[in-house]
Amino acid sequence: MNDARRKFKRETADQRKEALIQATLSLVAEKGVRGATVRAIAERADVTQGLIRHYFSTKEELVTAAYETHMTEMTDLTFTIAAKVQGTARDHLAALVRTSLEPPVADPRAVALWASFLNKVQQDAQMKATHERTYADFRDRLQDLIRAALDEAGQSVSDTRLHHLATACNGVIDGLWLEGGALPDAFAPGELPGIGVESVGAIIGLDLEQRANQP
Amino acid sequence: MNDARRKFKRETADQRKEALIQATLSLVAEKGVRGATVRAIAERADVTQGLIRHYFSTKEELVTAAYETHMTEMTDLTFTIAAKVQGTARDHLAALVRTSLEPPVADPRAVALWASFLNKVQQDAQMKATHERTYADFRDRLQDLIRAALDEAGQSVSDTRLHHLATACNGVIDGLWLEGGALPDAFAPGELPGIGVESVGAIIGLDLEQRANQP
DNA sequence: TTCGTATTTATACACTTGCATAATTACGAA
DNA sequence: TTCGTAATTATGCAAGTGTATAAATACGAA
Repeated sequence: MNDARRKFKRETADQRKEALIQATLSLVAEKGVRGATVRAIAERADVTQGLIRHYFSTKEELVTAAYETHMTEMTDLTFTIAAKVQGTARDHLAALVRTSLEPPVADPRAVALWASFLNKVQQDAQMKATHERTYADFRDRLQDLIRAALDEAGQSVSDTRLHHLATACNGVIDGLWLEGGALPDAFAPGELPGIGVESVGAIIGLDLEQRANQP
Repeated sequence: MNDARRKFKRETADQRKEALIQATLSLVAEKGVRGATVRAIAERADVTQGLIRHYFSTKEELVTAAYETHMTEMTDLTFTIAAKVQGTARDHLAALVRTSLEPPVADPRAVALWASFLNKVQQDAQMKATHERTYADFRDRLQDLIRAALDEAGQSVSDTRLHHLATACNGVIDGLWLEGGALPDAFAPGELPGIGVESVGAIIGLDLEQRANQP
């Protein structure tokens, strides 16, 4: 008769929230937002479903928090990796493009998440704001790198032209990122970053593929 | 007391199936596959839910049929529009790129559908096959146009190189298509086709933006 | 060690979901 | 016109959904 009650451990609020968010992200990537049910999330986080209510007053709130976490992590990851590269401005630009199109940034799971969230992003104001913020962040950074690389090559361009170049390069990078994550088998290893560097270089009129000297 | 039974009209099987499929697609675009419930689909098609069972033995079957219809329509649409252009091989290539990145092909709804279906496409064998077939169709066609344009310009390339160029251009086009549909406000009208033509031209080494003479 | 309380589990509820089945009705064939 | 039957509606059901609330327990403070 002793239907032993489940044992549990008390965690800090941050740890539990993080665990619930990660469980949510993995389920959203697999089955979409509606497929990530409260019960499934609780199970994956190894917790009973009532606990979710204790940390997030609603499923909507959990999903929004998960999206925010994911987007921030992605942006940070990209910039962190790319920032490690030493060299000329041209090298920096090439590195950002490469980083954006290689694992762990370019990754089927990340694209699956992007796709799963798209509906909600288009309808929920808060998620839309998060999306636009991270998008603008990336694009401004890219624009700065393009300007620096062109300066370095002795080329000056108007602000209008620079804006156009950044939009074009950003579109190509994001597009290839999506494409690579959606069809990982359509490209040979390393092919996607190569296409990205080639395309971005062609658009702005610099050869990004030739590396500067490195010791 | 006379809870008048709902009046109805008998339609042909094809008409009803088509109506149900269109209702399904519009709901999937808005709310994802799980959000497109049998009851919501029936309501949008102005029919009671039991009827769906009469034409499709399961919701899965309806969703699969809807996906197939959508993908086929998209491919046909793209090729049909692009094929109307007269001119040189270079013009044909430019037209395909432009068509792919303009309405009605490039369109937020189409991208929303793509995103909503992504999960299922990756998991369901039949949908995966449909996806790969339409993808390969487009890419082969693109490759032929690239070869013709290069021939015309007196340039010959190896098969390996041609394959790489087609992959790169296809990635850029699909990527920009996704990007444009996901962020319709990020680009000025006509900007996206311009970026596409510019990028594809840069990748293959031809200026696609200069039109051949047209009467 | 005891005790208080925030954390966690357990249970329940109202509603939605896909699917099944019985009851009606429109419409072509005779 | 009548009549048969396929098309359509109406109703029901078991499983799954998000959320609410009460009961139990781990663990730091005293």
